[in-house]
Amino acid sequence: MEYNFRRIEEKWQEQWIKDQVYRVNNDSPKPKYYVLDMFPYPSGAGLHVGHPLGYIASDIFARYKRLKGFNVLHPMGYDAFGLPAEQYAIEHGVHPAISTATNIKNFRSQLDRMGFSFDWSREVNTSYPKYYRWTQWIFLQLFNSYYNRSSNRAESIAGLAGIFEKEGNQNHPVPSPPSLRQNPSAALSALADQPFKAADWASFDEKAREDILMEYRLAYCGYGEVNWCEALGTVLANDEVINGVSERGGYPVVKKKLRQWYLRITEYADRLIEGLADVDFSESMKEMQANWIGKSHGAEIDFAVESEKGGTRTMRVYTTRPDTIFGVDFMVVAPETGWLGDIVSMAQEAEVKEYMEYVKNRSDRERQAEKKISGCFTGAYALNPFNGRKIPIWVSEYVLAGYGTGAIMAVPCGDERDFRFASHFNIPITNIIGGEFNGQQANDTRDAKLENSDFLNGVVMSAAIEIVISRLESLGLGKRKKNYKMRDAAFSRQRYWGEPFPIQWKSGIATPLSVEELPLELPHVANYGPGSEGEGPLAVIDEWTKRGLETNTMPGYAGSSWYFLRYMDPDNDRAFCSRKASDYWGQVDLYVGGTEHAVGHLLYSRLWTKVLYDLDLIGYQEPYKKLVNQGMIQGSSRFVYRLDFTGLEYKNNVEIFVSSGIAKRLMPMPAHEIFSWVKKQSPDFGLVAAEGGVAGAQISPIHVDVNIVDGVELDIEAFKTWRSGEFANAVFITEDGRYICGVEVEKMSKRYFNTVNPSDLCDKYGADTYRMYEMFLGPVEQSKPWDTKGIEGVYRFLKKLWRLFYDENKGRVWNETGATEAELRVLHRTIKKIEEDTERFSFNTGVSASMIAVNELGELGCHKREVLEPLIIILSPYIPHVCEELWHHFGNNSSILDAVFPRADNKYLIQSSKNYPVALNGRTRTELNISLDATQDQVESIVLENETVKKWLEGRPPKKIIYVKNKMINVVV
RNA sequence: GCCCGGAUGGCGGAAUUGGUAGACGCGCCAGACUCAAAAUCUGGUGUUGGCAACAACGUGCAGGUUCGAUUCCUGUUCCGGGCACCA
Repeated sequence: MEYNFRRIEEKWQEQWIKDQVYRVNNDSPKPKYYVLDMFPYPSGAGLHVGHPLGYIASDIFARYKRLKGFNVLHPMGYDAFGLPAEQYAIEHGVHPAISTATNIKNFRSQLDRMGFSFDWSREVNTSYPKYYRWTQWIFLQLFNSYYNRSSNRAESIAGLAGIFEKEGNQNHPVPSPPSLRQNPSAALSALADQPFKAADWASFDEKAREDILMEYRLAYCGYGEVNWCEALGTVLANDEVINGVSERGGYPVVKKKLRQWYLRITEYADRLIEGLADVDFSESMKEMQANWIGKSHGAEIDFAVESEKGGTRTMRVYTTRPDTIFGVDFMVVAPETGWLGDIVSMAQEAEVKEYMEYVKNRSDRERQAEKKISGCFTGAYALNPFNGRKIPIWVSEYVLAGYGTGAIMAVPCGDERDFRFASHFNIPITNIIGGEFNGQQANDTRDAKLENSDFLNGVVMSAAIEIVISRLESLGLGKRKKNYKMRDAAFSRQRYWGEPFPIQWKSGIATPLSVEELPLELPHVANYGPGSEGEGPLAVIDEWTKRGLETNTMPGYAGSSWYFLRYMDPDNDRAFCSRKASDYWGQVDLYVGGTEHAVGHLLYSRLWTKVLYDLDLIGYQEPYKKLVNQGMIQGSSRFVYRLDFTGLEYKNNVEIFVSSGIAKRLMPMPAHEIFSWVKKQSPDFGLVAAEGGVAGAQISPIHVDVNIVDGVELDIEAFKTWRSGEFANAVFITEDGRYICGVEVEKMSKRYFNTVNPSDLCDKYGADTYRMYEMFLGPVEQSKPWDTKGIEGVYRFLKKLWRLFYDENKGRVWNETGATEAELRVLHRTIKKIEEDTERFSFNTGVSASMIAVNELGELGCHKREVLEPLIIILSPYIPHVCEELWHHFGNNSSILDAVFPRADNKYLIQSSKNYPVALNGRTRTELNISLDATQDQVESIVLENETVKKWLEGRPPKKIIYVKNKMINVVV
């Protein structure tokens, strides 16, 4: 009886569905465990071998936990809204819902081949109204809440209106004054600095009150810049913009201000940082999130501005280093600064205008990454608040409007970027740190004693910070300030394929729909193009705009910010998730996904969870208890090398491909030599050089589909039929009859022809082999290139495992004979190793432990049920199909899923002696078998008797003998 | 530019807490079986020198700490991920 994976896998996949073995109850006496994969977007390209890496890891862990006696929730669903489906709709006229459904079907059939233990009865799809109804509902909770800084939690906006009625806003200042200052409404921008009283509130009309409340809501409407492409008449995503022009068509892209929705995530900045202490994420992940939030302490300082236009304007800067105030040699403001026009001098006007033109189509990232220093003087000056020194005000792209106050005080002796700017524009540098500054580069020390610093002379910088802040505060020139790099999250898109906002505009007031009106369904549109001013496709639907409905839609992360909750209670039509269900399942115990979500999805879903917690809708404020990041699987591309000659008289319509080794050899040769070399090859390809010889030769590497390459050897026949016979006339110059391809590691992508479809591998080797091989490649967290070749080794392992039970000729060989001590040692060592490896997500070493066990049992000729039955239980999370099959051969009637993970018995694990490596001066020279309970003296005498040791000592006495029990021995000479 | 990772044989990787570098698998080489091939099995395989015993070198690069460093520290190079509208 041979190992027939096809029969086994088909049979059990059917049986498992029939028996609903993966169905999970919200009610169980067992402890719960929640394993979640990051929400997949069902792309049209389907899955390649890089995608399931995390799913296999989480599936192994879910199955393992079930064997360990847990009630395991392991769901899967689709983050189905998104830009690609909309793009496809624009290009092909297919409704996104239809293309998405097709993609999902394809996706699902690929997943089904791999034997995952997903409870599909809990499947969710963010684009279904029954799902986004609750996304809209949660949005309304955000809309109807504000962050109460006194109680440090989200509370109802109605309550805030009540407070305003009684006491105005003096105890609840406007949360984000910088954004307010940029508000086009003058009345509102005044609010930034001036609190209002109860009487003021009573005097405001409804519109004014609503505008004020909007400044507090957790989901609010404001204005923000987007990438506007006039030629395409649409707003573009960042990755659709390349070097300032659109990816499609190469049209110019400029920034345009549009009305946008935002989530006030900045109010949660501190809690998002604090929460990191309670979750088990990698330190680097926590660091990335903390850096993104970018909390810093410093001061806001007001500088009076002196310009030839007069006026009494001040400019406010944020700095983390107020101690360097006397080293400020120039100021820089962001080009977006609204009041720039008020201060620019006549002489500088043209230059500033030209500079603004240049910055207009520069992205934030380009502006920060730019190595070339650019900027221009405004002709105006700021006055140092302490000594009135005149400081020139410059404008430069390296200062971003969104961070701090959008203006900085530049200290060239202490900041590298400021230093380079000053050097480039010949701005004189004031040295306030004496010998610590060498004039060649800035020094950002905090430990220097200040010089040239008025009342700070002689003070150590770190101490000066406090002195300056308190003086600023007492003089009313500035104040202590904590600042965050993070900005509020833009929460609207000018797109069709997203959740509609449950918002109706009535006389300029955003009014929420009632709960009964949810879901507000996406209307059908005739085409998916944008509105005339870039508002998004919903703006061209009359019935939609007639009702005053919001024409933006929500971004991709709306549905994915709370999906982990919906899986707990997927069919609930009275709540997004019942409190009972969310209390039972609690946090996600294990979350598996890529680091690319570090600061996007993870922060947003942490925010939503905190808000839901504040509003008492769920009982915990961190969604994911433990996070494991899977690495990327890179593609291993294959190349063929086409040899083209220029200056041929006759070509015979052939394309010549030379094997990789030959291509390398030919490349440095002159064209005529290559040509005569080729002519010498047999058969001659019928090339005739023009008079005077060939003019040139070029070797071009061409990506070839990795699926028609065996290792590095090209399947020539398959190549000739590839791409509908594009290379049917190809001829080949091979090496020993083999065409060897070039190899390069690149991103796995269709356009490099290096994608490998998991379904193909399942067909060829079976899902068990495929799953195990993905794990065997290396640590889950690490990125690594894919190489199909190695899968054979795992396939051999499965056949070897099978042969412990069944022999090709003899049939059944497993028996009920009692196991020997040696066999039990193998078993128990393996139980311990696989348990430890699985617990620490070291699946690759778990696989190799399985291989070692099967190799050893094979050598021992062990076919005993006493050993093999526990063995297949511990292997079943990795290779579920074959283990289930063998489990039933042993006469078990229930699924192996419900077996109990065996315990490793210490009796079989202890050793009495060890082969110690004996090193001389740290270099291992020999081995000695010594009892584990030997003392230092005993060891020393044994070691000194040893011939090898004697040889190395050459009669000298050892200086020292280091003996680390159960580790090693080192003789120091 | 900024933030976060990574680098070990021909290849993927192992070495869990500073203690035998290269487990396990691929590939390659040799052998068995076979008319032959595939499959399977057995043995070998870091590099250099040597018949061998053995020796020297060896974990991106340059230093340092230590009896001992792939592991810790400093600097540096290259590669990957993210940088706010891809998801």
